[in-house]
Parts: sequence; C-alpha cells; structure tokens
Amino acid sequence: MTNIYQVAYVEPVATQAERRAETRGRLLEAASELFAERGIDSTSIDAIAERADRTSGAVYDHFGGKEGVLFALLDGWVDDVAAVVGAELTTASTLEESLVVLWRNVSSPVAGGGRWIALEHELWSYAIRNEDAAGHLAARYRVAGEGISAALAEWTGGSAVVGQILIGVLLGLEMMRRLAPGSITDAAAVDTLARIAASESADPEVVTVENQGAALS
Amino acid sequence: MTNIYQVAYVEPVATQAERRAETRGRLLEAASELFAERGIDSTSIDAIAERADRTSGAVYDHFGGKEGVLFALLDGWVDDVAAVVGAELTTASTLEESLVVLWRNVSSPVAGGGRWIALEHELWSYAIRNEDAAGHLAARYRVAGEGISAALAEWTGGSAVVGQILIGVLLGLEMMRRLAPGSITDAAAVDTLARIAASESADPEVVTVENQGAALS
DNA sequence: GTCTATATACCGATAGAC
DNA sequence: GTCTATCGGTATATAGAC
Repeated sequence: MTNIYQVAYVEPVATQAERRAETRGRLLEAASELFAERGIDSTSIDAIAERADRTSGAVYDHFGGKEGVLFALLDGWVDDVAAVVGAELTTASTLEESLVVLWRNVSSPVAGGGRWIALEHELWSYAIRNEDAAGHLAARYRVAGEGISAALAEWTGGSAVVGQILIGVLLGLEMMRRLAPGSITDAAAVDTLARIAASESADPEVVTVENQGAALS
Repeated sequence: MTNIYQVAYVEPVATQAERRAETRGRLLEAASELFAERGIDSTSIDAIAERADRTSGAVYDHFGGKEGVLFALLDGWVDDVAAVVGAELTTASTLEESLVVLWRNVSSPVAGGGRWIALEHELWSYAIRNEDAAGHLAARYRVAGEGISAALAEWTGGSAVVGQILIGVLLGLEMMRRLAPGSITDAAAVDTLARIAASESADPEVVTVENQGAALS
C-alpha cells in the first residue's frame, strides 16, 4: 500500500494458512500426475508448478526441490491410498472377496485417478538409486504388508510375511497385465493370490516344495 | 597420404566392419550399464558415448538417438539373457530345481553383471509410456513366458499362461526383496513359485478359490 | 566412422520485487 | 507466498573437418 488513498478493509477469502495448504495440495496433486505420466526424471519443477497454477518458487518454498516433493508424496498421498484399500478390506467377508478387493484396487484403481501403479513403479525405480527414498518406501511397504496380513489373518493364520509377498505378486502381475492386457485374466490373478494366501493355513506336509515335485514328477 | 614419403602397407588390425561391430557392442554395453545405474531419462547420449570411449556422433550414426539404443537393447542383449536362463533350465531335473534356477537368475543374476532387474524395470517404465517400446517388450515377455511354460511343461501340464504369471511374480518378488533384502527369503520365494507352478496340474476341484474360502473360513 | 564445434533449448536454483 | 528475471550448467542434434 504505497499510494495515499485508503480503501475499506476486506476480509480475505482465505487465511494465509488456508492458502498455503491449498497450494501445497495443488502441487502434490500435480506432481503425482506428472510423475506417473512422464516419469520423475522427465518432470521439471516448472512443469509441476505450471500444472498447479503456481510458479517454481512455490515448489522451492514448500518442499525445497523435486526430491522434497517426492518424499512428501511418499509420506502422504500414498498412505491415503493404503487407507482406502484397508477400509475396503474390512467389508470383505470371505478370503476370495478380500483378494478380489486387493486385485481390483491394483489392476483398475479408482482412488487417485488411475495412476496408482505407474507412480508406484516410478517411486520404486527412484528409491532403488536413493538410500533415503528407499527407507521411506520400504517402511511404507512394511506397514502395508502388515495391514494386509492382519486383514487376511482370519484365513491365513496371521503370518506377517504373506503380506509382503502378496504386495510383490500384486505389483508383478499388474506389470504383466499393463504391458499386455490380455495376457493375464482377472480370474487367473485372483487364483494366483489365493494359492499364496493359503500358504500358512494349509498343512505344511502337503505344500512343501519337495513333496510337490515328488508327487508330480 | 599427402606426404611424398612412401611407407610399407600395413594390414589394418581390423576391417571397417569389425571396427563398426566393436563400436556398436561397446555402445550397447555402456548404455545397458548406465540405464540400469541412473535410469534411462537421466542418461545422456554423451554419457553413453563417453563410457564406450567414443563420442556422441557415433551414437547417432549407429542408432539415430537414445531411443534407437533402447530398441537395440530390447531386441538383442536382453534376448541373450533369456537364452542363458533357458539353457540353465534344461539342466534341471525336478520342478524345484527349475524354480530355484528361475529365482536365482532373477534375484542374484550373474550373467550381465548384476544389472538385470534394474534395467528390466527401466525398460518397463519406459515402455508404459511408449507404444513402440511396449510392443517390443510385450513380445519379449510373451516369448520368455512360452519358454518357461515349455520348460516346466513336464510338471505343470503345459499351460501357456503359467509362464506369463511366473514372470510377473518373479519381477514382483524381486522388487520387494531389492527394497528390503530381509523381507522375503529365498525359501519363501521358491515356495510361492511352486504354488503357482502347480496351478494346472492340481485337481481343479481342490484349488478353486471358492472352495479354499469355504474350507478355511 | 569419428571427431570438434556449435546452435538451440531446457532445467535447477537463487535473488529481489511486491 | 508468489512472482519475474536471471545465471550457470547441461542436454539434443546437426554441420563440417579429417
């Protein structure tokens, strides 16, 4: 206000804190889209800012750089997705229903706008070359695996490792399907998951690898 | 020869064709290393040329650009790896041996210098955003899946889809393990593969998802 | 076939105005 | 908190010499 004319004070439509939160959310949303679309390396800070209707200065102010945006995504948005799947899982009343929920959320995700897995792979590829990011992502998978194990404990006997394995298998099957949509059917995927989920509950004498081979050869 | 002194003709140590093949090989080797180490997007053409002791002009001359290098890798080097695994598979005499071979080649690859899976994921991430690359990679996975199915036909009954599923599961399990080495043991991975490989040979009445759920809940 | 040199363009990050 | 302006670095791709 350098001019000499006084104007009536107008209550701002949003407080500073609200505007800051709004900007932060827009930047994260834009970054998650662009990372999934073009890849992390090929996404410039300017591009993130532009899609969020802000400028690059805002990105530096909020996150300090592109890696800061990435870590914020890892800690925040991705956890939200896990929460959505977790909530859906509690509504399933049978093992098959639970596995269908898992597979559907991975293979045709609705939460997040369908860019789930592409972003997941971007994060993995980045984390594999960055120790800090690897720690963030590994911790997230561990928590997610525990959540899945707990949700399926009723049928699997509660083993913690089955959750980790299921996450890996879900990601791997979705990779194949994304590349060649007809190569793996929903039924085949869910059937594969079912075999793994049954790991700890079946009689160990029956499922041992040696016995499998001996019985079949 | 613009000077007036004559020198004895010396047979060149290599023909032009041999030098060209040498340069091509060096460039592909350098590119596969760098793509796996830094990612495709972060690898410059100059960096590829430099590691191969050549200059960027050679890359353009041989492949037309970075994408040309990528396609050449997809069509050539990666097929060689599949051939190595295929050869190893023929020496396995039981199902478990075969699965151990598959898992070992994915989880601690020796052929190619240990950068297998990282490059594999780079190629996937790239292909998911590029139709041409997706075609190349999908065709390769299809062939690889058929090879695995054929190699395991003795125990699995010869279903073709089991190969595709196994490739996806192998990649997914290795992702989890790479991120958190202790999360998935070799035994757990091979056991998971065994459950899937048994898909088509087991009695359908026993392995149906509905029956699993009913029997366990 | 490979080199140097170069045109063109983009990116990351900072400084300072508002 | 967001903007404009800008610097230094690096990328792609081509042109021309050898």
